[in-house]
Amino acid sequence: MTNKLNLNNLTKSEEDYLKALFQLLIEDGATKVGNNQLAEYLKVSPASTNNMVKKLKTKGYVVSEKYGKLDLTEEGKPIAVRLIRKHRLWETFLCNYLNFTWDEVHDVAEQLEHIKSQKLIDELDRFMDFPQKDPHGEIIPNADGEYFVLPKITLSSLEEGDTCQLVAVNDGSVTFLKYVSEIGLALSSEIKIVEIREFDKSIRIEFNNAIETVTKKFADNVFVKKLV
Amino acid sequence: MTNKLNLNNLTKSEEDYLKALFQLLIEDGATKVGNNQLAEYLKVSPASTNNMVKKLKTKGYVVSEKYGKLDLTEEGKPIAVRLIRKHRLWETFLCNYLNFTWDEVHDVAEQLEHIKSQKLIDELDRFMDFPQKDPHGEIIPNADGEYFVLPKITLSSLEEGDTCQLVAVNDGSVTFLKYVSEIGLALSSEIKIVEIREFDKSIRIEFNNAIETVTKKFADNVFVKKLV
DNA sequence: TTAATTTGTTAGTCATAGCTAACTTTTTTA
DNA sequence: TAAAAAAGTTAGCTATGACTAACAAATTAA
Repeated sequence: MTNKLNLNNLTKSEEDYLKALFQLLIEDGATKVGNNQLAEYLKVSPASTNNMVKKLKTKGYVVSEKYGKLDLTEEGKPIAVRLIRKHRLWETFLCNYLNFTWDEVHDVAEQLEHIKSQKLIDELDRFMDFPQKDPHGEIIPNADGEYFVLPKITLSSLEEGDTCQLVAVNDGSVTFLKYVSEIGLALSSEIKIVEIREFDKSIRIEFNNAIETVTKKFADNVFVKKLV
Repeated sequence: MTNKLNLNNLTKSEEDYLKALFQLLIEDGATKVGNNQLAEYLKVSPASTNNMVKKLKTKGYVVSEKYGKLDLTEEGKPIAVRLIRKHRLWETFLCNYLNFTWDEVHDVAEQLEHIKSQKLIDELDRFMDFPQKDPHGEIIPNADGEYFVLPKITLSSLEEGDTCQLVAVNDGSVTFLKYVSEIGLALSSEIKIVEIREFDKSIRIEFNNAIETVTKKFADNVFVKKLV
């Protein structure tokens, strides 16, 4: 059983595609992921995606049948998980040690996650005393590549009268993250659903002894744990 | 006086060439730097260098006449200095916080210096409380881009009986750095020139109450401050 | 079940940045 | 100072990874 030493001779682009596919497959809970979907996610043309998928297939990281859906192989998955681990460790470092705010970390972490050095990431992990979650509340995969997905209950899925605790937010958009912190929400904030307006599905929520109205779109990007 | 905001829209390669040219021009004290010299330094072909130099000239960072020597413009220099600043700050971070040794930092810092984020480097500097020197003893350019070159007196330039203090080492080679630390030399080590052997210019030096013989090649890469 | 729409694929182009081989200019040295 | 060597340049090739335009297959809707 020659556990092949991962040389990680992948380009930045190849890494980006593998990570994106993983996130669509696993994180967003999609049952099937197609070429165009991946293209849209990465904001490149379907032709570019098709090209790269072809390459990743010959390298043994991706499988798909012609005109069929995409999947990661057992070799492809750990590469994606390691990238997510690196991304989240860097985000944690930036927030906790370098005074970055929620909305500032993502772009820099996107660059830092491609730095190739096993020692760098192991030592960074140790330096921060092995954090479990990143600043957005997402679980950081450990050095063994174990990956846990938080059950993603969105704020929008709750009903009037429910109470919940904020466990994570979608980190894709800077304007969203700014908005979240500006209204005073933070990880672990306790939120009560006061009212859901039938007309436009907007939600009146109570937290920090104040009431705020948010849209359904907003609530779709806020992940919570329901309190009993 | 519109101090043009530096967008730093340069590729990794462009940055590498500018930094390399700067180091040949300023640090190694070369009066003239030619195309092939730059190529050799960067370990690429003269044709590649010629090509890139052409590009950097149209961008206004490099000047040269056809078949003439290369020079950096006033726009090109600060870009190189900023890269050196980033490189040295990262090296310092890796050594002082992440348990990296002298010889391990260089390759990772080469990657990290290309991360584009002004805030990242400013905050890293602040986090480490504005260090003045990197782990190899080289002065770190400050945020204003002020660049001081240590007067580079090599160990090989001294004479028998002279005493000196190690202030810096050439960080280009891993085997050299390993060698330096293995024999027990470190920054600020006090070294006495016991004897210079005429035959092969090898030098017997005394430090830490022990005597060691080193070659001229070794002594060429050790920078010292002469003690009176 | 055919037609329209969406999704996926292919071919061909572009920019970056490397390379070799051939050539020109400059510098060195005999 | 003329020949040899070194340094610099150009042309043309390669790979990566974008792109558009045209086309094929699969899916959805009429």
